[in-house]
Amino acid sequence: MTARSHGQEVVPKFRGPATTAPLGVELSERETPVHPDTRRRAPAAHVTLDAVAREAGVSLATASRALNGTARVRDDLRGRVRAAADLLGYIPNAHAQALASPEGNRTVGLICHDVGDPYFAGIAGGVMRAAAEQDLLVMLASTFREPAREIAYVSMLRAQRARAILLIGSGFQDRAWERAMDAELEPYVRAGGRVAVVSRHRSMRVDTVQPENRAGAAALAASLVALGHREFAVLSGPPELTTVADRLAGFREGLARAGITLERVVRGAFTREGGHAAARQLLASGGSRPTCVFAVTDVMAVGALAALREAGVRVPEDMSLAGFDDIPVVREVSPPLTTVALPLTEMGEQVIALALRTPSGAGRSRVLRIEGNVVLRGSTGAPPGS
Amino acid sequence: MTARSHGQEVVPKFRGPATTAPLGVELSERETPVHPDTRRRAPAAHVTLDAVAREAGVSLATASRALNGTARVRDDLRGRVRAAADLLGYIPNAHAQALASPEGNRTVGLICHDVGDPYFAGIAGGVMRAAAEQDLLVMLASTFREPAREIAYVSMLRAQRARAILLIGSGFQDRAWERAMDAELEPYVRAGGRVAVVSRHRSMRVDTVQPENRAGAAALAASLVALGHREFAVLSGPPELTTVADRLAGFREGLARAGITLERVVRGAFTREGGHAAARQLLASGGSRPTCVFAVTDVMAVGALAALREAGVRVPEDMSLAGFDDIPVVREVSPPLTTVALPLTEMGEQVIALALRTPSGAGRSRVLRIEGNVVLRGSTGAPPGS
DNA sequence: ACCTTACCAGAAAGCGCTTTCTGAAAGCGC
DNA sequence: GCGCTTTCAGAAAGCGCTTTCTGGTAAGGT
Repeated sequence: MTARSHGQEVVPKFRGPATTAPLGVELSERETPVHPDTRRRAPAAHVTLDAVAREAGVSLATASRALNGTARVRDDLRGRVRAAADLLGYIPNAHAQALASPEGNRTVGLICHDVGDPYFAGIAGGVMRAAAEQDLLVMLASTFREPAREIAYVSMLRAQRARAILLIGSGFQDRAWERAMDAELEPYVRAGGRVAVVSRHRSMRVDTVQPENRAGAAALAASLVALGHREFAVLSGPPELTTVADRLAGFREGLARAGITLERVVRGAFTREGGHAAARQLLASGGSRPTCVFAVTDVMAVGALAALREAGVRVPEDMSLAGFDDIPVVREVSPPLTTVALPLTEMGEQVIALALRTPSGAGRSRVLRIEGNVVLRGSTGAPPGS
Repeated sequence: MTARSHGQEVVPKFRGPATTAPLGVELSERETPVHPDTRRRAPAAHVTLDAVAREAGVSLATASRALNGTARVRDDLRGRVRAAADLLGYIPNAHAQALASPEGNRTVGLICHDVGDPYFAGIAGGVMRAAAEQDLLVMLASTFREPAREIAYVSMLRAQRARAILLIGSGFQDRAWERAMDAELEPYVRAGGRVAVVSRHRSMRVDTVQPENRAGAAALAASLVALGHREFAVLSGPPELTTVADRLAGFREGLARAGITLERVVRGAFTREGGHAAARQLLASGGSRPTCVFAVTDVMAVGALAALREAGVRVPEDMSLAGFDDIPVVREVSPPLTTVALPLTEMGEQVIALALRTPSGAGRSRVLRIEGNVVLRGSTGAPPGS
């Protein structure tokens, strides 16, 4: 046997070309030396509580009580059990515990569209931090914006008997999917499951962390008007999402208070590229050019900023640009983007706190309204001709 | 009872002030109407397979086989079982399944420092996508860079009997913690557990996805030299991390090939702020100013770019700046950053694939080397006086 | 000294499922 | 038509743990 051979092979499947150039990948093998003093015991599949009890010379029940502190156990016995447990390297089987105990397990489920999106990453960070403090494990599910996957995940999380299911982000355009989701969630909630959502208007009443999209956008509009702008355009997302609808409506409202009508709304996907494309479309369309553009999310605004730069439009000299959310990247671009700041981390902490407080089905659900703050940065200024 | 009251109260605890300004938060309640046609059955704690079997008039065993397709079941019986299952809204108990079946459960554990960091988010995205394809649930653990938490998570994931444990990112400076980690991991691996890591040099031999930090940094150095630079500085991270050490060594190596000695190395934390502080420190220190700066990660480079701008240093006219990793934000800043691109998503996909292939303890571990590509962007140019 | 009370260890009954094992019924060749 | 294999449903044995329930022993009251 050529066990020592340092075989090398090119990895067979490598999905998709690299972002910028083909990249080499190389696979090599190496032997695993067995650490001498770790060879204490035969590596039985898993050390069970039974083995620990036997080693300590006590009963299964006593071992369980000693390890969990569920009931008084004589000190010497407890000592023996503890010693046996770490001699054997005992790790309890969470599945068995979950099955045997009415307490269930210590996990929560978090469903979002894409962990890669900074908006979700921010909220997820808050959830993770809060979960860590309570010794909860988070099962993360990325739907990649496919409704079917979202529903599948709810049912997987139900199967896992997660303590709570958290949904982050706007629902889907398709009402049919929303209905299917409700059908999936409803029995869960009725059976005592906890559900909480961020920014999602649902037919089912569940605990909600709801950014004040409308008020935030209205306040932003007011600030923009105060800078002297009169001609606006909005880079909008899928109009069926309440987040989009609310921000758009709020912006309109804010303008209306100043007697201004919103001239143009361009629709785009909810991504950087969507914002980029929408901005290009706006520039390509004829008519008088707006002096100020509001993109309904920062992610879109970042794309729009790139598009404006590519088109030679200076921000804010030729055109002002504002977003919504205050994701970290907006401070790094130049000019930094004016936006409506949402406390993403706190929202994450709040949504899990909300979910864990009491069962969702307890007759009433809570709505935690989060106010956004207009943050004026370099991307907005006085309109060109002033 | 004033069940209809729309009680409002300010949420009691709200950790930390908002990022930019105090924000109002408002809590309100609302009643949950019971949807009429969903009231089919009493919401027993959970529908069990036993109930399904009884409803279908078959035995437990048959119900199990019918639902899982583990063995042939007469068509009519299978039909009855399926019908009963979704009439009752049966969801299998994953814990019971995991306990009863040698297959174990369908979850993997992913441990990283911080989901909020774009580098991790990128890799995590790849892991999530691959996991989704295989119907695996990912248990995400953020250590927030606390070694104790990392070890605690390994043991939680062991308890959950995760199919694999994935560790992303460099290990800790403190050798004692590394040893503790190994002690935690070792019995797991010996018991057939699968472990794979990204970018982590460990005493224990586990499957590894290893970016070619050294070669990448050397190639970057060569490109920079080719632009005409002769005086360099490096914004480095904690030197105990192999990632840092390798990139630094590689960069030195690349320079050495051109007969250039690295003038200055400034150490900073592995964050945006670390990069910012390191850049300030570099500017503050006397002596001749380097014409080109390499930050060992893009996150640090982004911070450095901000610091340079604040100090009135033009990039790349006065000073060139380059990073490593190619996280999304480096394309959005201006000028966009030159960097060594790593295929983060693919790395995530590969690490989970590696872990799932065969048990880690099978005598040999594999190392998948990932080559980075130098991507020249606007942040680098010819040195000032040329 | 006798009986009650308190304390605590062990036996055993599940938790909800998978999977052998057993056996009944049906299909086949002779 | 008889024994053979084949097909497939049901009984039952766990998986590893928690948690009653039971019972033995020591302490306290009279």
